[in-house]
Amino acid sequence: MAYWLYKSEPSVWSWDDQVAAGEAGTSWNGVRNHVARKNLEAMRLGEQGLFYHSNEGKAVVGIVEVIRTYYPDDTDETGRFGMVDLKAVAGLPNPVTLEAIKAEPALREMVLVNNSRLSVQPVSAAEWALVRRMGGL
DNA sequence: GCCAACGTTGGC
DNA sequence: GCCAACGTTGGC
Repeated sequence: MAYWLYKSEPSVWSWDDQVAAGEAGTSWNGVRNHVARKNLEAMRLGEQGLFYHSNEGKAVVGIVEVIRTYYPDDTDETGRFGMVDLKAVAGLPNPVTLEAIKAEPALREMVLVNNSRLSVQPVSAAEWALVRRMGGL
């Protein structure tokens, strides 16, 4: 069971939008980076991840779950990239800010800290448990 | 709004 | 196949 982190600019697609999408969820399209693509491809049904607001908010705000595994991204004309479907599972009672993550020594190795530009990232089991706890779940 | 980091493109 | 130039992302 792997864990993930998905970045989204709230002005484009926010946690509220994700919640509003309900059980049907949404396709996580638009990834155009091969490392992120590889991560999408590795995802298995039911795997969960952190939903992070970039630029505005800069915080982990919720938990999402993979409800459909990797398939072609219909917004990609080159046919090289794919996507998964995600649904919202739970919002964090206390959003975990980037500042708080950087201040936590146990999270020093998070990809979010070291490669902030990667839009779909792996998260270790320890990081997952800690961020959830910091978020109040 | 700036700029560092990173990815991609295209000329050679 | 290298690398300079350019575009984009995202934190500050």
